Amino acid sequence: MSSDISNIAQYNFSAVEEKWQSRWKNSGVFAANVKKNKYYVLEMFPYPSGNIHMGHVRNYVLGDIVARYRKSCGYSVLHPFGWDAFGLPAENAALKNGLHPRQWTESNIETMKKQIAAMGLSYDWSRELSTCSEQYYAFQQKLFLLLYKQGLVYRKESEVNWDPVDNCVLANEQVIDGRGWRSGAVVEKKMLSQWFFKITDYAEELLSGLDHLEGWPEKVKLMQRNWIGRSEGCLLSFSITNGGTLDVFSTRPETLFGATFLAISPDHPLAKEIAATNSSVKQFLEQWKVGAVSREFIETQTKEGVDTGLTAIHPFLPSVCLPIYVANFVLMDYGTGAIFATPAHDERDYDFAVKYHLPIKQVVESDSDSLPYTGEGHMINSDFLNGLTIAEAREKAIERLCEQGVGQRRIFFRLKDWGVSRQRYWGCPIPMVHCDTCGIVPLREQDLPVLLPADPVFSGSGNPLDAHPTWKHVSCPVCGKPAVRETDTLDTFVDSSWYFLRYCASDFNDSNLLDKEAISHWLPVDQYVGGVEHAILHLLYARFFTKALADCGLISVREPFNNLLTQGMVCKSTFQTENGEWLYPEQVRKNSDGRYETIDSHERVIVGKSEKMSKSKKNIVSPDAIMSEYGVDAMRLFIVSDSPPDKDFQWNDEGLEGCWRFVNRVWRLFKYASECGVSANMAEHGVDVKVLSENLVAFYREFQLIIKNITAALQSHAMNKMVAYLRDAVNKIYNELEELQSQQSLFGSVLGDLAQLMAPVMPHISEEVWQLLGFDGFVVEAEWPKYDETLLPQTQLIKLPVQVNGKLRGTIEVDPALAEEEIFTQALMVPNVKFAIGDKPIKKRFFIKGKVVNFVV
RNA sequence: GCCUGUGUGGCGGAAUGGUAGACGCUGCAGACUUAAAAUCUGCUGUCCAAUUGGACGUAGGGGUUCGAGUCCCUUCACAGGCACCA
Repeated sequence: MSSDISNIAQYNFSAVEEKWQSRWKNSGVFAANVKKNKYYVLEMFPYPSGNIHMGHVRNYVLGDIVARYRKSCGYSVLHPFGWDAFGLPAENAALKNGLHPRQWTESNIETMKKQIAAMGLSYDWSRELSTCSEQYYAFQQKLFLLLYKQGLVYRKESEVNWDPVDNCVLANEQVIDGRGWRSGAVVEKKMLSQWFFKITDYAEELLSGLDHLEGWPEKVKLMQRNWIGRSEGCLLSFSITNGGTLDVFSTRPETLFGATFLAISPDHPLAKEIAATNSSVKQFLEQWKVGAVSREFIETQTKEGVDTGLTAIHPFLPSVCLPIYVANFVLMDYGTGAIFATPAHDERDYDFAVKYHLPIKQVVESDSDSLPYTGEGHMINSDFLNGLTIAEAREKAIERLCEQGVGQRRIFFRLKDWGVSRQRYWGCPIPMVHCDTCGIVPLREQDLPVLLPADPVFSGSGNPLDAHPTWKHVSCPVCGKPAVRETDTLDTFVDSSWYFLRYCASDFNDSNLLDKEAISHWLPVDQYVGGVEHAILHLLYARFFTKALADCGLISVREPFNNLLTQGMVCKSTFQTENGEWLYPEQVRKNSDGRYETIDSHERVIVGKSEKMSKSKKNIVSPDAIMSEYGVDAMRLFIVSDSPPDKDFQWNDEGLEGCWRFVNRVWRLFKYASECGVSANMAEHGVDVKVLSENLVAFYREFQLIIKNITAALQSHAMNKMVAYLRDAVNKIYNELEELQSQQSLFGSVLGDLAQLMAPVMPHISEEVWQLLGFDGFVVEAEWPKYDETLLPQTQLIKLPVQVNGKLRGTIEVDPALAEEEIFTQALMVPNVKFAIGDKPIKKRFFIKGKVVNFVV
């Protein structure tokens, strides 16, 4: 029979989705097995905030496409999922609703898990983890102690933003205009003893390791390089005129002859020392303390300082004494917190010198007169360095300083140690004890785990762990006397620094959560997918953890993520009233004159540019709503179809409609074919090109090219191109529909390939049509289609553009094996080419094989 | 301020230095239908000829090349990262 393709009933996505999701689940097809040819696909795990959003959808769909494609290619795939479940929002919710953070978190996980399960993602759910589970954080405490033994954990006084009303430490992001985000109190700078990880021990390796991460975007590597901020230079020691020395770091020791003053940070110990006897310095430091709290304040600061009255001796010019200033632009946490200033060749030094009327001495020759000059040149006014280039002079200056015993080569990093203490309840307790007799001591293995008390009280001020009546009181693991627990918990970035190791464990209930053998099998992660907002901190911390745990002997890899795909944001246009109030799309309509207005009050509406979806801007689209209206496959298709994964994605409802139309177009095609009697059996006979019409041969060749293109697009994560080629394939089949009916083995074979090609992005409908035509097993387990290289269009007659003076004048169709001379002859016969050349002589002619013919006249 | 990207139709976006605009959206037309929707089939960068064709065209200006969206220089715009880093 031959039914009418346009009469086929609409695709019933909900029945099909339910069917295949339950079959996948029951068959355990996505369980990861330790076999040769492993492939580890990982998406950054989410914080369980309550609902998944389109950003999650994009992230997980991208990862799922990779996982499913690799599985089809015969890899043994590990594709796990979990929850980054500790964190502040749970505590805020507790404060607001009186819910326990665990209750809030777990109910969010439940909701989100349903949403994620509905997306048909190929996760091995048996490995699901949650960082707030006792099992997970108990093991994290072991890791903490391990790092402690390795000397990578220490305690140090460090400056924090302190909210005096809420009695808590605030992150920089929580300080707004110098005030606490919740209390509104003026935030103070306060010294607090905090736990740190010695990430700086790995600064060099974290930096050099980037060179070998070929599968990472350059952008991310660069951001990490800048963050680590390595600078090579010279540490030199100045003698202070009336005793003592001052250490200064410089990357430009060759400009030392141009130094006209020294400057130290207001936080430098020497500044404090001087303030004791010098009232103007004291006053300056007090001003600095108050002002320095707000980040905005620091950034808009002009350069200010005060003369300490002290001077230091110039290392090369013993008779010259340089004044020492306290200056607000010198940072205590970089280098030594002190500099020598060369105003002629440094902008900051220059500004400062101009303001305080300090001398400016040029030591590098420049073409223009304008100072400061920071370019290349030869040294002047510099005694033994005169005439040398900057690089030569630098070497010589350092050599001389070393000889004099006042200098040494040094490398400084911008990277600071990682402060992990948080004065919060909802995090992993730090397994340490404060004992009056023994000091701060680690808990013993048998004292672990330190579990969070189940009954915290959230008063809105201070740390509930500290305020808890009994929890913190323990006996000292060393002397047994009464002692108190550390009440800080770990930064949640610690939780996410090793979760990818945890997934590897073969027995997920094992008490030894890091299964060394399994880890060495699965790691490194072959493809990591996530938002670019984690390009620096999370990825750096995870790399640090991997290296540190390798040095503890726990694992054998030193880099966790082989390939990294950073996806862009999901954006949508916004609507605002003229006074800036955000509007939902439902509140807005388009007028007959093309302008937008609000539906109820007819106010003028400003259509804003496309911005990242956010609740506050009222431009979010709910994945649930999309899935129930168009089904998962249409949503999955759309979220990867329009933009390359690393670019921002512009949401538009029409595009989604288009994807839904495409899903139905595919459905009709398969349904129609099946009604025409096409089946897998026929496909098995293979395609015999010899019996096909010229037209179908051409079609089949083009189809081979499409398989090739789709495969290449998948491998380079160009999902938008993959979708374009899929559509192209379907269009081409529709074009040949009539003829294909009479060539059922070709038809069946092509449709079988198509079902497989669609499967990574639209898994449900692909399984359904695969089964509909009678193919065996799951499409996700079928071997990825191969294309016939000998049939690619390039090997047959090809179209060749013919240019005259580089301008296209026609095309010829030739056998690519044809001799050059013959091709020129044919090209010259094209009427337009003849016309364009006219009677002018041909000066030169080009034939680029397989590309182009060009005549120059 | 510094660093890094990006800039292509009405829109999202394709194009190993070799036919610019694949694929989709929007729009227009035709077929089917009593009609609409859906579906199927065309067309859809601008301008001129109005069929064959021609001119212009990848943010602006310049250059290299037989040939440039692609490489180089320069200006501009936007985005992201860092932000007194010695």
